[in-house]
Amino acid sequence: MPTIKDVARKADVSVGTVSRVLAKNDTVKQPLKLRVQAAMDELGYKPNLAARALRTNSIDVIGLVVPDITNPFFAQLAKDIEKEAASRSHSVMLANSDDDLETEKIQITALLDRSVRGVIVVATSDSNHPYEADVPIVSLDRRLGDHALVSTNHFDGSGQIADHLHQLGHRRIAYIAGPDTMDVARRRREGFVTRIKTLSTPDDPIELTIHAGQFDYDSGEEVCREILAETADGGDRPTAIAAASDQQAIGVLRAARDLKLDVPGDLSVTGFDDISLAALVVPRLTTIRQPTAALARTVIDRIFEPAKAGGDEEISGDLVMRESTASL
Amino acid sequence: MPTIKDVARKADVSVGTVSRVLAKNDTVKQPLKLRVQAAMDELGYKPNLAARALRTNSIDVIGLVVPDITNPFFAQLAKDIEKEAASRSHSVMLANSDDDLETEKIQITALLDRSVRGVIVVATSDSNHPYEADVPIVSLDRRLGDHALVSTNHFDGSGQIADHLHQLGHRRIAYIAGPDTMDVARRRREGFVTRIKTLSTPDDPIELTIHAGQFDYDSGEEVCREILAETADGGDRPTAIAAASDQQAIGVLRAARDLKLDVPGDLSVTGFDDISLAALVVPRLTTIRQPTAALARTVIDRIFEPAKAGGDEEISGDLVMRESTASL
DNA sequence: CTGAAAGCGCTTACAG
DNA sequence: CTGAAAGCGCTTACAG
Repeated sequence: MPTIKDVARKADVSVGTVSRVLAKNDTVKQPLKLRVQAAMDELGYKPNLAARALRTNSIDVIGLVVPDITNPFFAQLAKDIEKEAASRSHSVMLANSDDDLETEKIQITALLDRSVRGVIVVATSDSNHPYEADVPIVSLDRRLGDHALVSTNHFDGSGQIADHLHQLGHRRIAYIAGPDTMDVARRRREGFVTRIKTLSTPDDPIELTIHAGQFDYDSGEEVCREILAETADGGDRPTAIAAASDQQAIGVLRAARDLKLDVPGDLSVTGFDDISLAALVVPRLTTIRQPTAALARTVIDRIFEPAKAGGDEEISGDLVMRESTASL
Repeated sequence: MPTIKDVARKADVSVGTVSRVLAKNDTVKQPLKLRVQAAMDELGYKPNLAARALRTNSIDVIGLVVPDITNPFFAQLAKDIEKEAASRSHSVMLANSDDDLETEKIQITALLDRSVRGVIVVATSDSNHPYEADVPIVSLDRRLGDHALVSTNHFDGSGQIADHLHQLGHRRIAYIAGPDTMDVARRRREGFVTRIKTLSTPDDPIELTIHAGQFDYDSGEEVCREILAETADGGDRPTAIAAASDQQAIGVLRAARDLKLDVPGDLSVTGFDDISLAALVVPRLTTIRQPTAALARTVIDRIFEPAKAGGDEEISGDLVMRESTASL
């Protein structure tokens, strides 16, 4: 591997000059610059990034820690972040925390030790430990300690779902919430409830029931069965079930099928997230698409310009209307 | 940040000695070693990895490039690789090639420029460009150029499926293949066909038809419709359809449902891969689980001990029997 | 505008 | 077994 020294010798200049053209420092005059570039091309010179890192105390790498990369939402986020980082010629170092606080800590520390440019973390559910570092640490989707959070506007997204169901004529609606310990779950529930309250009038009231659940598939199925069992005899079965996550919604779909309820004929169902599975199930799921590309762009901006960073930032998702909802 | 110099001063030894205890070089005598360790603890010393990298010309990082991290199989692979790397205190740098040859090249080169310890690549479909580097490059799942390949034993896996269907009594079987341009697809098809040929006897013959398709969901649905349309009138409809991928198989499930065929009552269906979706569809899919953890371990071994590496290595998957297959 | 030189924080022959 | 010193390949004040 040729070094900067070889290039300098070949171009008959000092290493400082070579370094300056490398840094796109336009203090180097045209003829010299050309000579240096020719020498670099000829030798196939590539800067040694470790040496540069040692000098500048920073490398063109961004750390990303997620609870579990096999979660489709996090995978999509990782992909968008990698693309965004690449467009600024940075690489990304990936780490899984397995949703474990201790592992998360180890991973973040390891990343920091490598003097990355900054680290993005989707925190474990119960994470609240703040980290100190001389590079930006920003939380994504789920807050880490007291670090600024970039996330989807869950409140607004749920509101969009409420609007959608209301427009379709639904007036008896069940909402399956996520775990109350999670901020995301609370925001989604609050957004839904708030919007429904606004839409409900004495003349045209909406009956809303809230049901506690987990974010996963099985929980959706189970809670749906409970809801339908309670209302099996009467005609007071909800005409729509809004789930706090796509996985729950898919569980609902499954329960409905087992109970011979047609979706959306007998029951409208909505999710949240727009995981890839949402478009594959039968019927395809109406849901809120999380703006992963915008989230990625924003969070990377935070890394590069921490100064401009205000506090938290929420980005609205889009309603994706598919086949699991219909008008009454 | 304290440096090795600070530690040396505090412990009243030379920096060389500190470096030696850091390297777990047991030439340092006990009392000195203890003094040094105490000093490190007290100062909260952490080695500067960039400096180390500059000296040793290698960092504790492994590069991984996949076509698309949102593909659930690659995500699982990435997770297992990250875990395996972490157990050897290495981090992993992730890159997506978007299944694009040019992007793949850029990503691999970028990784190499960072003087990683080695790079693992799941090649783009039509990749055949070999790379030169002074660190190991090994291909995983899909071959890159002429680099050694670690992969699932697709031939054997398909054979297991064939055995399974045969044992259940199926004698009229349709196989939906993947694209013939892909090695994986060919291996799977060959494994299936070979095994069926062995099982088929003049007394107890098996009718096997092969149908060309893509690996994706839509292709499975489409090809299944064709198969069933061709045999709609006669009683010569296959009793089992083996798909070359889970996604295809899920497409098959969907087509079967639309055509009012009960799975597995009227038709047994099998996939390959065991993506997480396979256990979520109705009915849950019988398939071959790819041994991702073993693949990860093997491929990381190759990075660390390239000398021991022979040529390619194939690892067998396991048959996962679920609800989409039944005896006739 | 360019060169000479110091120095980033380590590792590792080389002495002793 | 330990220390003194060179050097990895860069960047960046400091002169001129």
